[in-house]
Amino acid sequence: MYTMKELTARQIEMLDFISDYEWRQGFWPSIRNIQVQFNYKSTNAVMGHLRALERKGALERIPGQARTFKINRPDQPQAAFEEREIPDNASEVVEIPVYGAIAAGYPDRVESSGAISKLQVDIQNAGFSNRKQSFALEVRGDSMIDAEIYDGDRIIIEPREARDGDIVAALIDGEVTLKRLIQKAGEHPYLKAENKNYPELHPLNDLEVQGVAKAVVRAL
Amino acid sequence: MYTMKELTARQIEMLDFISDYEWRQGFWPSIRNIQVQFNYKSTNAVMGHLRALERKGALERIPGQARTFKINRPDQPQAAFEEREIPDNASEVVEIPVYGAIAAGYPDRVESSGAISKLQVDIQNAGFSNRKQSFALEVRGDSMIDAEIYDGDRIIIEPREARDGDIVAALIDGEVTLKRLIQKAGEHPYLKAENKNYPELHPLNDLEVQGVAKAVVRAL
DNA sequence: TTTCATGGTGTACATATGATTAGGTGAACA
DNA sequence: TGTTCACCTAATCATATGTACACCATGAAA
Repeated sequence: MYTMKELTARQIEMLDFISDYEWRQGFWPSIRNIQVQFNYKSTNAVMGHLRALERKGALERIPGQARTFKINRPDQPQAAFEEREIPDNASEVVEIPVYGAIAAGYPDRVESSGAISKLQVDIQNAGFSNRKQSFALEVRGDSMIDAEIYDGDRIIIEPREARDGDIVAALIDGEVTLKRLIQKAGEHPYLKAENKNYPELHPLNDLEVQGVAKAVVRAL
Repeated sequence: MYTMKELTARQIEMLDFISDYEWRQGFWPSIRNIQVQFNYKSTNAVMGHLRALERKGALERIPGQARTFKINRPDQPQAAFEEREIPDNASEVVEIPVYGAIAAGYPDRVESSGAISKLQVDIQNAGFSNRKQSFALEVRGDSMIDAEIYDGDRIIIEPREARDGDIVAALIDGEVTLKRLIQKAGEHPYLKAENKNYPELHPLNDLEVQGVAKAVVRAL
């Protein structure tokens, strides 16, 4: 599953076991847990592979601290889903905190407005930089229905730079809204609803993108 | 956020810190990590609260093992989203492995068919029972478009008993498919597509529900 | 009053766990 | 042939970490 070709088969096997262990148990394995799994007679066999994996950037740990792993996945192993061999222990993990609601209709104050910005600061300050710090917001309103985003859906936002055409959570003149970003070269960027009954939103002053919508989640 | 009213304010605070720490850091805190957070002069202050939280069923741990927490959330704290005060450190975590593809058209063999059942066995055997063992499957076909489930969407499946009207991943006569389950009292259950161009599916022999679809995820 | 749960401080202990050093084997390679 | 490297055994060490015991204070319940 890890196509990092610089890793050896054994290293991949160990990396898989570690993340699989975390998935099954909810916490990371100890060195000796790994040792047992691979029937090693010495913990040093594990240490060697862990050092190699760290050197190659496949994982990080906190020196001296127990069970403090951090897996670095080669950014979106989901590519070419059909072409990829689906392994027995495939496990692609998503972790999303739900923070509040965002208006997909006309711009409106976020519910519990203080929370969002505050949480995003927390996210920036969060210990590890590599952890995907996406979060979810509940959608209010119908201005995105042509993009099949409905009232009550939850959108997963990844805080990052937006490109033209991205659906973004944006602060426009101090109000938070979910819209498609139109950012043509040499022109002022603006926001566009995916519903012809809504007009384009041209910012009077600020247009601050909080993050890019990556996915919609709708409960059944 | 935790409405377990039997917990004291301090215990809730600690529970929140623990899960928030796991969210931010990617691994669980040690007793002394918690001690520092609360400015305790003794680790035993933490131990007391942890004991209380364990006794009340709010969390579990592995005795003697470092950083091995397991939070027991009071099943769906998401109820009454509007009425609930959204706290500063709200964080509702979902973890979903993606296993393979399922046909939403006519019943077809699952891609990499061995994997699904095998993985589900693995899931059953997984260490902790309380961990939400949901998984995701990619949808193929258009038989559920009236339920707004499109080709390429991913559905989150929770392995559990299905009720009438649930959208389920089911084995019907040995083939896996995604359909709505119709199970009227006294009648044979069958599967119904959400697209009038598809007929109802009445099982000849087996109808085994693998899990209930809880949500749709669509990448943007 | 007594009892009990809550919420602590302080000290000490046992061990789970990460880390180190020394050495061994076999395959690849120039 | 010697060198390197992935891979492993063995024994040991240092400490991070869970746990226990003694003790104190407060407030609610029996």
